[in-house]
Amino acid sequence: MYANVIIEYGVKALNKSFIYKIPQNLVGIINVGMKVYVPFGKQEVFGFVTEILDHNATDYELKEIIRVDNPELVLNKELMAVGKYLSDSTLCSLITAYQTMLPASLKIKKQKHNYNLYEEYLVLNDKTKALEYIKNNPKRIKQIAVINDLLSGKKLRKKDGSRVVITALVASNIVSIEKESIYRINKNGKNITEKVLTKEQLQVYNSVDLTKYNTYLLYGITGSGKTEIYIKWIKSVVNSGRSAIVLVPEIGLTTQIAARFYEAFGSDVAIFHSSLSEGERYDEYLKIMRGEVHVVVGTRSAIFVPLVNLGIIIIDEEDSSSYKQDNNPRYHARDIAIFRSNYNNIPLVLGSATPSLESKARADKGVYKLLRLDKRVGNAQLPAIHIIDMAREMKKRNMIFSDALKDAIRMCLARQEQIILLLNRRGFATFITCSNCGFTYKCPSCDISLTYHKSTNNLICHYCGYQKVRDSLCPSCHNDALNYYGLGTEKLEEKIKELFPMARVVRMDQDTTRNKGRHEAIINDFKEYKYDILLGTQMISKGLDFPKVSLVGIINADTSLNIPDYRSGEVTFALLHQVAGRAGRSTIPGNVYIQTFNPDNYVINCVKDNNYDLFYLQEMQFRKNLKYPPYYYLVSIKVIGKEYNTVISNAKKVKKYLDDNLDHNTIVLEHTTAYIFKFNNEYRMQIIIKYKIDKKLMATLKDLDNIFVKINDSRLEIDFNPLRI
DNA sequence: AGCACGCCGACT
DNA sequence: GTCGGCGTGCTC
Repeated sequence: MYANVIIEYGVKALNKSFIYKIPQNLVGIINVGMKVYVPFGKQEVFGFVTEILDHNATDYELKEIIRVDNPELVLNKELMAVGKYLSDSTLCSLITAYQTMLPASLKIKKQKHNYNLYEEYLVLNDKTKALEYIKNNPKRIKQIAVINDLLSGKKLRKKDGSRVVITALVASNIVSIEKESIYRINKNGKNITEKVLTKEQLQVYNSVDLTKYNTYLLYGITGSGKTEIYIKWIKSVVNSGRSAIVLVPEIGLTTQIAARFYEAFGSDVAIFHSSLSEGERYDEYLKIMRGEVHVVVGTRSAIFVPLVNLGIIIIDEEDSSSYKQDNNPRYHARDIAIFRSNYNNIPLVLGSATPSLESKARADKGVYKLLRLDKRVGNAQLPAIHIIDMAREMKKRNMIFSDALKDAIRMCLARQEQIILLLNRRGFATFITCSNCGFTYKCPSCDISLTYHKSTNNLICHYCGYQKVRDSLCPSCHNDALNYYGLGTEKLEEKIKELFPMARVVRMDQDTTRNKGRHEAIINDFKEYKYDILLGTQMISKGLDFPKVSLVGIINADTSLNIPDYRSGEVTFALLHQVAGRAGRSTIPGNVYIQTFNPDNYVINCVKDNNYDLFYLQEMQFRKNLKYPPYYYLVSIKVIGKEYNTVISNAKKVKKYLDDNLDHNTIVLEHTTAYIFKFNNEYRMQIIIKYKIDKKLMATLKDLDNIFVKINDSRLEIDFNPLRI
């Protein structure tokens, strides 16, 4: 028997399979999807078996597979197909695709680390021998106590006993140590709670056919109780012996939603999110492979979990950009979900209060089925939203807080209700300039202005993480004339403490949540009313449910609106609408103040009227006029290299190649500087392709990619359906 | 990716 | 003479 094997190195030259002979003793053991160790040239490397062959079709001598690396790890047939799809649709090598699908601890690589966690227990070797031992050694009181405990059926952990006693018993061959595999995360099966669905929720519940493939878009306003419907679907799926995947966005939400799922499904849940340790991740993966759980809740990469017998896939907050991976392979979890749903012939539900334009458009065309939830649960009303023209406030010298927002905060504090303030920019000051010579701090490798962080007294590049200590004098003209401009969350916090000295304030952004568990701690503390005001970046915008919050203030609605990108309107609408939705989620009516320099902008006004449908119509018109998604598909090709001129000339070559080879209806734009045009000392040029249907597209891009391997000094990055151009 | 081979320039 | 720079080609 023979096997096709793909090798661990994710380079283009090795993106093909190699044939090996399966040694006699491994015939029948080696199977597709297994990890093997093989000789390769003068080296020995790891690989995955992609195919079993019954004869050698080549005319040369084949080498033999050395061994199976980890018999427990088998990519099943479905996941092999998923990997192939991932590789084909993002143009990454097959091995990169498979590696992406596995947690780091199970990826193939040289260094070995055993992630299995054990608990060691004492076990009696032989009852009669033990009794005899007691009789013969009456003075060994401690040892006898241990034996008696074991005889009465108690479970004793090695680490709980005295070391001397245990070694003596082991040496006398009376007890031995047994390892039992344990999991790092253990949730015991609590009472399975179920909330009663409203009439509207029940109707949505019944609209999904659990017996076959279909993609549903669940458009439910904030606070309409989507999670409870998810739980009911999953319950039905699990009761029929099948399993479910629930995807949640990267930010913070995971633990809150996971808690609700633990409540509903107890130990039948495994969780996957970025703040798990590698060991925890490994354990959760093992639970799934061993078929011990039926529900997986996790972020983007959880779409690859090896659950068998899938019954439903749910993507919550489907418009979140965290579902798209922003490095190679640039896949979107939604696409993988569609593939897996199709493969298993099961429903996929995409839920959101602000669906992406693509999904909403597909629902309108009938490609997805649209489900709507238009009412908040209970008596909760949508908040009243007030727009504040900051240009007018500036004339009153109100730089950060408008009078109206200040008053609202004061009143809210007096009523002992809670406040959320959004400012989508971290740090203290966003740029530092010398008023004497005009010098501005910029990142030496990315060419963007550095942000001053007061807490660490550092200047930091928000792209590459470059840091430098703050100077007291201008490094250029040596005068004491450095000025700090631009508002960040750090400065906002300081300002609030100044204006409302009695208020208890907590800040949540990347800087305050860096340590494990901080995120949850802040959310829990705020929920328990240990703080009056929660301020932070967009990580406070989604999914959080605080009944006491009656006021939301958006300090500057324009930060994301002004980003020069075709999706900035969509992203801003979603952000503002979602954060507004944090107010008034229970009986207290909510108020939202939006401070902006663009009070007449349609995005801002649609947020004010809580009108997603109107926003959608206007945004679609704009997309249509400018030939953007969902009317056209986009591909972004970046040419990246150290030499500015070579990058430009290579970009021109790429453009020409595409013009020559793509369909005539496809639009290839001239190269432009990428959004981040210099990063880590490399220059980045971008070429955008717009197309509706182009049968030559994939083949052309694949060829282009291969040709470019040979062009020196530049590399290519191809991004299908980029979220930002 | 990693390793060997080979062709060239510059040293004890 | 030979050491080491890197460009090229190959790996079942």
